Amino acid sequence: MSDNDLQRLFAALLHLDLPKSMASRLCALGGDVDIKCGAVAELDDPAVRFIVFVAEGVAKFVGHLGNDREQVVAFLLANDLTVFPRSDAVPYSLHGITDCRLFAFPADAFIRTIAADPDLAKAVCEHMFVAFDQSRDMSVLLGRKTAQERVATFLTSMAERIGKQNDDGVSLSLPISRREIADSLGLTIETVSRQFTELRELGIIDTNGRSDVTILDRLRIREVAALPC
Amino acid sequence: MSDNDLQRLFAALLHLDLPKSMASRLCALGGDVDIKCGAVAELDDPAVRFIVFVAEGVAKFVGHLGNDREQVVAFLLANDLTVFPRSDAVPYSLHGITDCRLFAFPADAFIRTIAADPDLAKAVCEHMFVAFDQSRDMSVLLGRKTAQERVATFLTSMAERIGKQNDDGVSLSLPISRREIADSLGLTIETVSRQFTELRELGIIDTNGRSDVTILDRLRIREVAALPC
DNA sequence: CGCACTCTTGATATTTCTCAAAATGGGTGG
DNA sequence: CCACCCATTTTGAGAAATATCAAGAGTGCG
Repeated sequence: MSDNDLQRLFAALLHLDLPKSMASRLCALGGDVDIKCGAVAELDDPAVRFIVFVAEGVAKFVGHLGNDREQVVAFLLANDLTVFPRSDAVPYSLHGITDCRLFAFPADAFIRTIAADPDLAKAVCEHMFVAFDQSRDMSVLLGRKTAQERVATFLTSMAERIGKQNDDGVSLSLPISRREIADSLGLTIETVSRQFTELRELGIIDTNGRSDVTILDRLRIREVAALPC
Repeated sequence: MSDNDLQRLFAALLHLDLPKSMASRLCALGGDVDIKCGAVAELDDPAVRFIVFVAEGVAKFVGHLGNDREQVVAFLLANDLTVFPRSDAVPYSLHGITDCRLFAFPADAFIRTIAADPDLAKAVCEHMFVAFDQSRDMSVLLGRKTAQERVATFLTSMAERIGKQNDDGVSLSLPISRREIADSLGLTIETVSRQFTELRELGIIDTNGRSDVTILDRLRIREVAALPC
């Protein structure tokens, strides 16, 4: 990883000019992590928490319960910043959904380093707070929403992240499979599939092939998702 | 809030001596929040994220979905530090479970201020990361665990936080009701109650009155909770 | 000591899961 | 460019888990 790479990344992620000196100090800490599609990332030290930046591609954090029970706790898209979970209760791993390029900094050293620049510290924390809030929203979804609400919420949130406005509505090309959707929503693939079908029959979405979805009715999908309108 | 109060709080929470100058700068930002048992906290500005410290008592963050659907996303006990959630997707509120005393700092200004002291920044971030990890663990619980696993996980985690070792095992006096437990585990009070009964019949716990629980078999409750042993 | 509220227990309803099979999509090679 | 093939997705029927509704029991406070 070069200082320039990092400066470009931070500019894209945080809308912030990283001073040269800070860039090189961070580079000294940082680890490039390249993950191939379908592979598991090997973070150097599983006992250390990492701050993860996504430069390219799509990845996921997965918690494991045994008996093939998996829960996706976050999808990471390009220009995301988040914290890789560390817990004595659940083992987590980081998987590439597509080939992807990440930067992982040991949290302790990273925080210590960026503290020298309050603007940078604020921008990084802001992103961590957003990720934290998403996790709380996920708890509400998983604890209290119905299958239909979960799928509608998922589509709404993906539309906000990667959707493109066009004539019919908002179109998105899902980079993730039904299994991964199910694993993130606490459902089975069959239930996810049935909910896609139902949303299509209700005229709220349209689908094309496995991954293309168009949200035809932005208001109604929010309603069905139990989101504030 | 006096500088001394804050210094005492930070010593207890973060095991860290807060310099006088930092204490008074933080005091200038900070808001005492006193919540009566059963009341809802009025945080000044609902559009601002807050860093919350618990000095005394027990509180909860609740996410609201309408139709009386509520999800408790965190219980706050004395000496906890966490981030009050802000989200466009779910409205959250902060409730006193007992009378309690909190300090709430606007996150932006707080981060900016503590950045001046890298040790302090690291300690605060460490606590935020722990809270974040708990939220991720909660997603795994809510997404993939059975009712029995959820209740066993809840009891294990409360035992770690407020349990007292004695001859029979680990005893705890739950400061929270079955309804609140249910609201945090994504279950109904009836299901929670049935799981308490079953754990008692299995000889894993003993109960006394509404709130006293003794964990008789630490290993077996972790097994039943699907926690690593 | 009694009353209000919480908790527990039981019977039934509903949702989602599981298991099984058919359909579809998208990539490959002829 | 088309046909084939494998993996993914969809659909269906039945099973399991938890929710709901309804009583009854207990706790602890005034």
